[in-house]
Amino acid sequence: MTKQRTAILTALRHSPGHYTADAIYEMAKTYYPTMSRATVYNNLSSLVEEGALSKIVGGGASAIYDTTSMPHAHAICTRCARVEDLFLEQLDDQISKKLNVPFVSYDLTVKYVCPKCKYKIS
Amino acid sequence: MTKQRTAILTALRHSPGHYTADAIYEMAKTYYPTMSRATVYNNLSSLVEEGALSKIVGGGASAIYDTTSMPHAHAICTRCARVEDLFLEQLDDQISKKLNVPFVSYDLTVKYVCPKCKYKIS
DNA sequence: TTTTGTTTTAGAATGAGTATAATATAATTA
DNA sequence: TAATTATATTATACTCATTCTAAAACAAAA
Repeated sequence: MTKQRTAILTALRHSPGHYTADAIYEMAKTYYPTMSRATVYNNLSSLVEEGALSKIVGGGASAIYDTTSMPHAHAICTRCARVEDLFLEQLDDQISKKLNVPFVSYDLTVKYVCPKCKYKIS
Repeated sequence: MTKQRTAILTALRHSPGHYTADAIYEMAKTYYPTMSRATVYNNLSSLVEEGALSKIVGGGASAIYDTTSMPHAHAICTRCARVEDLFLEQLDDQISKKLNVPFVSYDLTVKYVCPKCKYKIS
């Protein structure tokens, strides 16, 4: 547990949500200003492996890290790019049944137009 | 309908499956050797928009294009990287119900160890 | 305190994908 | 069919998130 890793965890605990690696880098720098980008990437990878974070790759140019560690899906608005968490209770079972073997993880990203954008007069 | 697009479609119809853009580029070149990579990317984007192909982004460095146009999920083996199609019948309804608004598309990628790899003596 | 192993760091390298602008092709109109 | 217009292709340059590298800093163990 290095000071850099502590800074990353502190930042994420302070403002849970959905962030790109770069956003987390900026947040963590307020706690440890000399932090390097590579360190953020290294630590995020470890945290994902340990199951403390989940990584979403479907939504755009850069991956998004989610502080909600419990398995769940994501809905991304195609207009404002905001991410919503989506808990589909039976999904785990459905996947297991179809596969007939256990699975490691899943990444479900739904594209939609969120209500805010849908009913906004542009 | 250009000759290049025909070449891409011919290649994909000839061997349906899961391919990276680069693999499709190589396949299509056998039908139209002077084809450019950019043309492949352009056409693949159009085909995805038209719903003729689906794009999977979760599985690795490069996106994978799937000739099965019907909405479905994918299981990627973490060892051999092979992709299996996975049809979860109730998933569409579940997502719609949770969202309360219609969705555009979804991308569900499950990571697992496929039976072949699981029972292989390494 | 030396030795050993792990992390961090800055910057370079990678590589998938996109933008560009000129050229070629296809579609439309006359 | 020929002239015009619109669209697609091409080669190349470029972007930019992420990974790699090798040296330096740090931590743990002996």
